[in-house]
Amino acid sequence: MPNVVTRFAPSPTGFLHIGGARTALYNWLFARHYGGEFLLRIEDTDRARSTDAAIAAIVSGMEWLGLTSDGEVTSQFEQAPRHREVAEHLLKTGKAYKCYATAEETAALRATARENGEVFRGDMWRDRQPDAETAARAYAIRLKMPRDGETTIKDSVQGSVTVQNSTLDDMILLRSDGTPTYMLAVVVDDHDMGVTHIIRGDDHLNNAFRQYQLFAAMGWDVPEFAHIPLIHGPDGKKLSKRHGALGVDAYAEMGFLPEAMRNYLLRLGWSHGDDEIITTQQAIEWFNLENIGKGPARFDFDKLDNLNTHYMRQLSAIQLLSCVQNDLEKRLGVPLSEAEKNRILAAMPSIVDRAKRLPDIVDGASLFCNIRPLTLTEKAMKLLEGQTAQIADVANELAAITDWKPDVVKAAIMSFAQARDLKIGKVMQPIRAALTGGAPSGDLIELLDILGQEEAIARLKDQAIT
RNA sequence: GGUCCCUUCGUCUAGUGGCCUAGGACGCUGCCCUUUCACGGCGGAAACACGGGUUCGAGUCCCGUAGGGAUCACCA
Repeated sequence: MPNVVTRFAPSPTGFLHIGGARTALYNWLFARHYGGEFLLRIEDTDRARSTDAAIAAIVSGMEWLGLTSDGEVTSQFEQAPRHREVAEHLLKTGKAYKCYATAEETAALRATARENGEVFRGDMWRDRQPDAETAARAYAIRLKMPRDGETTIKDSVQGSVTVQNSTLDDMILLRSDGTPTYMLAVVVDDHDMGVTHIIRGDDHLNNAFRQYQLFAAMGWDVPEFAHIPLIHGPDGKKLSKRHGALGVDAYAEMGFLPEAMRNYLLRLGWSHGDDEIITTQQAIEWFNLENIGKGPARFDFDKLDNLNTHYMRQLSAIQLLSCVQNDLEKRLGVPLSEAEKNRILAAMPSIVDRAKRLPDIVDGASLFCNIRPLTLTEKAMKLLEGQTAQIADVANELAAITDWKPDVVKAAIMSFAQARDLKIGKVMQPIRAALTGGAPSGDLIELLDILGQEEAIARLKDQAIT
């Protein structure tokens, strides 16, 4: 396939939501697969609703996901003169015409058309000449849609879809204030930017027919379309702001790794046989439009969590620490000491083993910081009930150790239990409770070892006193 | 309401007329491992929306029904 060009064209009216992120990912993957270009165009023709904050959120969201665009980020608004030029050209060649209808007039006609179950085509000025008075009024420019025949678009996802031309309206190209509409702008920009494949949300499928006719009116090649189904919420309802639609930044904050998000989004609505864990390299190699599902898919946090645990375990202790260091220090209120860092690094394998999201790692790592006195969970309190004397004895026993090594510590605890004829669990559980306060943790001997003699005994004594 | 699209376990999906007694993954669940919590290992329950065709044979093709979705702006 020769020079593939794809684009992601969000309107900057809010954050980069999950559906947009997936659309961007698919465009990016498709372009990378063919060694083509992936462009980012901001559709900011609606001046009232577009904000710089939204643009920044979109760009940073894509950055987080690792979806780098080629070339400059373009603004659709800045192309307005060119859009106008195309509208004027269409007017000159008779492919478009001036419409003098007022907003009220149009709305009324639309309402009655719908009441009667008829198609509203907005064509009240299609074959009418204005008198001198109306000719002086502001006018919009509408495309003269073909009335006969049908339009078929060959969609890579939806297949071949046909619509009767009689159901297409004479859409407005240029508003009466002279600004271009989205319908005009997308088509002109996609053509000017050399876009070969338009991969976008299903919600644009109906627009595709109208845009097709605009391409045709200009005599331009029509790009290939691929309309991907929308993502729904866990309840099957459309993902809207009321329904818990979140920006990708929110997922970052929840502690998901971008690679997990990418893998999840990729598999949500696309498949490659039974493959679940797919590296970005493989994704680029395997991605195609044919294997995109046609039905809307539901968002599922459990599966995202599962992928996230997988990708977290792929990271080294050092990488994981750097992922959580900021949050951890924020919680502690002080920077991490070298000793604390080393303890966390040593404990990381067992910390990541019981973590689903980054905050779980913060929890696990904080155990290895100087956080005395610990606050106990209810369960830990129960385990320590009436054990203060025993804990004190254990603390003394351990304090006597001169060579703090796992084997030695273990032997000390074993003999402590034996001497008192206690089951090993009866000794270890209270110790664990005193050391962790009840937080999930791994092997107890390892915990003692990493904590170090001083800190471990201090924590035990904290519980022995009360 | 008009137009268009979709329909396999709870969820994401494999499946392109015989390999399907429908496979995988997440979740759920039983057992094992075990000093907590996890991890891990081995099992289990769980789906072709419904009704008609076509065919020797249908999850796979056709029609209808039901359900879901998208869209119908001088928004994008």
